[in-house]
Amino acid sequence: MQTDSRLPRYQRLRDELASQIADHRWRPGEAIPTEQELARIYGVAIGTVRKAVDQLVADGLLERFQGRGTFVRRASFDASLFRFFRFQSRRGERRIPASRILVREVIPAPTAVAERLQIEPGAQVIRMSRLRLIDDTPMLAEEIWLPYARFAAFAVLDMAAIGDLLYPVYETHCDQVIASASEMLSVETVDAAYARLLRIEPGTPVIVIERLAYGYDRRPLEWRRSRGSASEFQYQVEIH
Amino acid sequence: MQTDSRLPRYQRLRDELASQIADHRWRPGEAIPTEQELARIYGVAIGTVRKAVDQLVADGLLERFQGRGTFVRRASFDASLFRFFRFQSRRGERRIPASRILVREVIPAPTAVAERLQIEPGAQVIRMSRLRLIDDTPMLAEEIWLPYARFAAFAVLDMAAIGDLLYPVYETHCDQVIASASEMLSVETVDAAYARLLRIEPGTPVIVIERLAYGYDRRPLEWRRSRGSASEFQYQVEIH
DNA sequence: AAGTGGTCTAGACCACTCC
DNA sequence: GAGTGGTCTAGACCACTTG
Repeated sequence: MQTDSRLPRYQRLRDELASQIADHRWRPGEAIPTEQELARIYGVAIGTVRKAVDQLVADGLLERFQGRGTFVRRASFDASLFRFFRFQSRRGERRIPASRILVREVIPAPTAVAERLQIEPGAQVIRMSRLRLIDDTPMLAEEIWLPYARFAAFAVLDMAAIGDLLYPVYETHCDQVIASASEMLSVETVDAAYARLLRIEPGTPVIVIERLAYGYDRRPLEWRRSRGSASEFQYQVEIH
Repeated sequence: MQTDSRLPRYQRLRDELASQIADHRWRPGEAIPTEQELARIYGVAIGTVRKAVDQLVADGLLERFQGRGTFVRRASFDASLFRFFRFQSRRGERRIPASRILVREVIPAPTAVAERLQIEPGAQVIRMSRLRLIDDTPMLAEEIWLPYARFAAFAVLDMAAIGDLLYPVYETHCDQVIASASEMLSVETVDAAYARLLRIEPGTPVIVIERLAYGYDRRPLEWRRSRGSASEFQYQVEIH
């Protein structure tokens, strides 16, 4: 814990543990040392350890089980879907849409993309075009941008190895975990190209969802823009 | 703290304090007893008091200030607006829209309303129709439903005493505090009546926002449905 | 200077899990 | 029975606010 900048000990310990988790010192699902041990190792009282671990549990990095131990949380692939998937059919269905990647290329970042991903203008990015379907009917057309520096492994990944969900792939192959996101909704009339993809009439309204997704270090990791027929969908939000 | 059902003390203390806050034992903005005093009054250690208060702060019922004390959180009239106001103009403006109440009446609840507000079908409700304007231009047309049993005072309130924001009025005049909400977005083509209200062409797309708002006891307090021209607005969400 | 919440300690005992 | 996290205690000192 060299970061001795007069922060409270439990915060320094939390940061220390968080960075070790990020560095995969323990595998997901593996137990970290007991509170007793952590207290001894870092030379603090057990109550201080508990406060640090409390925060990491609240942040979703750790899981505690009385009598068993404290474990690095494994990415809950099921839960992570509906956490970020707020689009649903008018009849309330929220099935996992199938995914078809149409384009994957590495190009210099357009200025708008570089700005949102907070990278140098012109730095390399991965651009994808992707279609999401339910019962073979196109529901969403997505454009996705990733900073190449962090996602280089993704650019050469066998397309067949990429399933319907991207975030688990980011995690497994690129060590990049999506922690939060900000979405912006608006309505447009659809242009010819997207009308063809979505199999709707040009000029009909579509919902546009722009999502900027962040890692635990609060740096932007992915920018995507999804379009879907406005008449077909609902979008649900909880405000706390 | 008679609720001695083997719950941890800090939870019983939290519930005890929460119910006293709900009963207005202290006014909003007023300080509750110091941690020392609470520990003495309830016969627990100060660390236990801290844990109870921690949770109430996390729930937004209390606010702590080092060196000053712990205070019952006053409805932050400014913040509460943008907390629930996610609609914004295409240029990103989030000004407080002016409000004009067009209708206020007490009627038996339609079944759909009774269902959402979890009251008996046919029970009395307050129904309002309201227009929200920026620079005298209509932006949103709202229909609002309140259970009469809890909001009786609102039904007879002088219209001039109702400002641009309703939630502070609910709080001041009806002792009802909005704690959270669930919103559902969809897109419709506007009918003739709403087209006239919003001064747009019939048949153009409008965003429809249905909001069910809950109190701290998680019971539904208000249901509203807002419509605004789809071309004019954006809607922003943070996902954590 | 007195009083507040914020941090931290060094223990104790309990509830639970696993062998 | 040994080991884990969960609760709780009874203090100490610090940082900050207020008179």
